[in-house]
Amino acid sequence: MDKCDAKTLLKQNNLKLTRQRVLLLETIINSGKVFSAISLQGKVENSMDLVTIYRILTIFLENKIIREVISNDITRFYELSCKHHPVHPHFVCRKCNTIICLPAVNDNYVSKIKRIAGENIIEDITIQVTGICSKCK
Amino acid sequence: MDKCDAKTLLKQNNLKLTRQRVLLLETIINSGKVFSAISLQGKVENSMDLVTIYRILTIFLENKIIREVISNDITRFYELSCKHHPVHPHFVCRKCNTIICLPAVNDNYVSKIKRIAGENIIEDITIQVTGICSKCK
DNA sequence: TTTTTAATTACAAATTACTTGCATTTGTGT
DNA sequence: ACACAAATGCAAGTAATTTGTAATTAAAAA
Repeated sequence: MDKCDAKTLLKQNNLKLTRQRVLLLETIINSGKVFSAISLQGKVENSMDLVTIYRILTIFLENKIIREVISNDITRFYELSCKHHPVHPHFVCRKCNTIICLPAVNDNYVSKIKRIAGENIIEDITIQVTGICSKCK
Repeated sequence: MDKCDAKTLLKQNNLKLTRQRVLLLETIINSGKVFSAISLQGKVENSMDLVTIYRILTIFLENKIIREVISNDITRFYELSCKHHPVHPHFVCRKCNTIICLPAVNDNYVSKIKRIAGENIIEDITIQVTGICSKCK
C-alpha cells in the first residue's frame, strides 16, 4: 500500500511547506496510528513547540488531512484521513485506554441512521466500541 | 411515559440519600437531556459546589445511573441511563455543538461489529453522527 | 537573486475542565 | 439521640489546550 507524501498533501491543500508542517505530517504518515498532540511531540525528530503542533493540527483538521477520533478521554485524538484510511470504527479499551482501529464495515446502518437523523444534515457517522482489549483481558 | 424517581433510584443502588444527590438526580431526570457537570450546576435549584457535582457524577457513573455520551468536546457529557433511555445514537452539530439524541436503531450492525472486533471484548457500541443540526442549517 | 510581506513559529502566560487534600458537616444504623 | 463513616465545600493543584506577541520564515514580487 503506497503511502501518502507529506509535501504533496500540503501542496494539494495550498498550505505553505514549512519545516514544521512537513515534519509533523511525515511523522503522522509514518506512525500510521491514532495520535494526540502530545504523543506526536514525542515522536517528532527535531523538538517542536507543543503550541505549534496544536496550531498545525487545527489547520490539518480544517483541510481534512486528518480527522478526529471520538473518545471520552480528556486528550483529543486524531488520525490521518486519506484514501488509505477510510472512516472506520474504533475500539477503546476501558483498562489501558488504547484506541484500536477496526476494519471498516460497509453496512446499511448508514441508510438507517440517515432516516432517523431527521432534518439534521449528516456529515459523518462513526462507530465507537468500548470494552477490554485482547492484551488487557 | 412514567419518569424515574430520584430517591428510589438512589436506594436501589444503596447510595446515601444526601440532599445534593437527590437534588442533582432530580435535575437530571427532569431536564431529560444530555448534560455536563457545568451545565448541571446552572440548572440545579440551590447552588452547589462544582466539585461535589463531579464527585456525584462519578458515583452515578459507577452505579450506571448515568452513562457517558461520547463527544469530541473537551467537556464530558452524560445522560440518564434507565429503561426510558436505552442506548441510542447521538447527533453532534459542528456549528453549535449541541448534542441531540436520535431514536435507537435496532440493526444487525451489532453482530457485524462483533465479528470485526476480533479478540477484543465488546462492552458497548455507540454511534455518533456529526453534521449541521436543523436549527443551524 | 534579493527584497518584501504576510503567514508561521516560539515562548510566556492565560484559560478551561477536572482532580486532590483536608477540615467540616451530615445521613443512617444502633 | 449518638456515633461514625461517608459526603460536602473550599482552596489549591494539574493537565490539556488556547491566546498574545515578538521574532522568524516561506514564497511572491521586483
